[in-house]
Formats: sequence, C-alpha cells, structure tokens
Amino acid sequence: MSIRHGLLALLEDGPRYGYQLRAEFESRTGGTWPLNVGQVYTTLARLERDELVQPAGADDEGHVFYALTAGGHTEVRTWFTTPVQRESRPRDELAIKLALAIATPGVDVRAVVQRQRTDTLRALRDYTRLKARADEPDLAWLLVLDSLIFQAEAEVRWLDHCEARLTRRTPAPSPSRARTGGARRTTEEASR
Amino acid sequence: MSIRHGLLALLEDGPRYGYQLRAEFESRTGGTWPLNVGQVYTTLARLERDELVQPAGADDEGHVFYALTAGGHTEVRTWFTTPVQRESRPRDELAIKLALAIATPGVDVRAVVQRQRTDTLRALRDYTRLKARADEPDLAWLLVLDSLIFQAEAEVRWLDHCEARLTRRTPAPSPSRARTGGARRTTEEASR
DNA sequence: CGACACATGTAACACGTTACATGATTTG
DNA sequence: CAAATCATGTAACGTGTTACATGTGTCG
Repeated sequence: MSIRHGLLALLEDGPRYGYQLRAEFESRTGGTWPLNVGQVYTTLARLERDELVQPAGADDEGHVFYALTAGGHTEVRTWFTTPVQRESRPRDELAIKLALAIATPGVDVRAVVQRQRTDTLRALRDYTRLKARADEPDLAWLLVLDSLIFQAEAEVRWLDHCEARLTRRTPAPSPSRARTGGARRTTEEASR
Repeated sequence: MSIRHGLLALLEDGPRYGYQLRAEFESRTGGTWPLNVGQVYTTLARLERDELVQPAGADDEGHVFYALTAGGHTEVRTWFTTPVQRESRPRDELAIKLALAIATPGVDVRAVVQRQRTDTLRALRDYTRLKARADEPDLAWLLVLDSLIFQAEAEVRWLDHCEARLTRRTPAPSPSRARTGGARRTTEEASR
C-alpha cells in the first residue's frame, strides 16, 4: 500500500493532478523508486472508488485536480500515526531463499551466500558514491539513501553471520578462499 | 515471486502434493511467514500454466503430486544462482513514509520516528525471546530469525540516525524526553 | 456422533506494473 | 516541422491473499 498511501500523503499538502503527483513522489524519494505515470491514474481511480479522494475541478490549463475527502484525511493521519507493522511487510525473498537452499540437495548454499554478498556490497558502494556526489543535500532524499545503506549493511552482516554458521556446520569447503568484497566488517560473534 | 520460487525449490527435492508443500514451506521458515493452503494450489496452477511443474500422478491415498519440469529445474537453478536484486524488491514503506512526512505540513516527523522506534524495539525483543526459548535449533529457522533481528536492528539504528538529522535541522522540541526503549545502541556518527 | 485435521480446489479481489492510445504544448 | 515533454487515461496481466465449498478420515 506504499503508493496508495504515498499519494494520499502528497494530497495532504493540497489538491494535485496526476502528473504532478508522480513528479513529487519521485523527487521526494530522490528518484529511488520510479513511478510509472499510468500507475498514478490507476491508483487515483481506486482511491476515488474507496472515497478517500475526490475530483476537485480543473485549473486554467485543464489539469484534473484531486483532493482528499474527510476519510482521506483520516487515512493519512492513521498512516503517519501507526507504525509500519512487521507482519504487514512482504515476505523477505532472500531469507526464504537461504532457508530453502539449506535443505535443498544439490545447492551450494555457501556459493549462494557469497554471490549475494558480492552483489550487496556492490550496491552498497553505489549508494555511497551516490551519497558522496550529491549536491543539494535534500534531507528526505538523504534519509532514504541512508535507509538503503543501513539495510544493505545489515544484509552483508547477516550474510557473514550465515556463512559463519554454515562453516561451523560443515567442516571446511576448500583451502584458500578468494574474498571479493571489502574487509570483514564484523568478526562473527561467538556461538549460542 | 517468493512463494512461486519457494514452491519450486521445495519440489527440487522431489515431487510433493499441495498440503505437503505448505507444511514444508512453513516448517523450513520456522512459521515466520504463514502460508494459506489455498495459495499453494493457486500458485501450483500458475506454475503448471507456465510449464515449470507438471502433475506427477497420485499415491495410494490419492494425494496429487507435482514435479518439476526441465524448465522448472532451470528456474530453480537460476533463482539460487542469481542474487536477489535490490531493484526487484518492493518499495520500502517506512522510508517512503518518512520521506513524505518530512515535507507534509502538520505532521510531527519526530513523533512518527519515535513511535516506529518503540514498535521496532518491541519486535526486536520478541524475536530475541523467541530465539532464546528455541529448543531444537533448526539452522534455517535460526537464520531466518537472525535475518529479522538484523533488519530490525538496522531499522532502529536508521531511526536514531533520522532523529539526529531532524534534531540538527530543527532546534529542540521539548526539555525532557522520555525514552521508552533500551539504551541507545549507537551514538550517532558525526556530521557529513 | 461431533469436532478436528487432512486435502483439494475455486472464485474473487487487492495492489503493483506495464504497454498502449491519444492529444496538447513546447522546443530545437 | 519534428521530436520531446506534458498530460490523461485504459486495458491487461501478474502475484499475493482470503473466503468459501467440499469431502475424507480420525479420535474422543
């Protein structure tokens, strides 16, 4: 329901028209999650169906404005007031993947972990670069970027953690191991 | 595509029937992501439509088995071989929420952050407890749980980071502040 | 017998997402 | 003029998810 609520939040600032909503959504999230224009209209239609927004006439140039209804306001309030529940979040594909990989015969779990690690590390570098060469440091965009960074970091740490656990389970895979990414961030905490 | 791929992965171990697939999916992920049985059949039908699985007869008790096709095998291989791309992941609702909250008038961003922080911290405690009182420490389930923990920790850190940034922007909100959760994990890293 | 788990399946809907059609307006 | 951008919209599809119907077997 990210987009749905996102549009509602934008409308909290006053009536907007479709194209405008896309532009604002993208600019406020730093273009991190591009939004197909068509989707704005689809979502707007659904919001109208649910009586959270309503058409608010057009301006001189024929732009079709939408405004929040009373229910829409309430919805936005509730969204901002209620924490994002962990149960409402989508299933974590990576976690599922690894959990299943472990018990699936013929799958080299360690390899899966390492490939993912390399890739996540690459993403991390990209984010860092992006952050470095960011002029006009918009606060919102910066925080979104940091969110991505924090998440990627956590993922790398978890992958290292997984590898440690897997190593403890299976003796040792091969003598020398080529490390692709940067230095190990955390020396894995001891057993349980 | 988590469930889709999940079922395929389970079938990599050999033919299964619907009910069995649900049971295994849930047990292998420690019941973290409950799966409606109906969805197994829906997904199975779609997989058959895409020629990734095919009916493989029934056993003595009439259980309808499904098996991977050649294409199904390939798909599983590819899934395990290819890292989960960050672009393919769903939009992060929390990040969007905060990014939009910042520019939305009449929204107390700090309050949003703190409510979320409290809630995430609570989830973190729950996970930790769950981990503590876990007998039969299944590796996969343990890693899934750790994934949730790492993510929640990262989220708390990020929220603290956000609060610091927000504080630096706006002077100071009120004299005394009641801290609900545990002690501050990270003293926020310095400026940029 | 009644409740409950096992087992299969379908219908319906939600949201997200894309591709396409169609104009108006701006700009090189 | 042609291309690009602005702007609105629709049709179609995909996955995830639930609610429901239906039947069998088991156990107290």
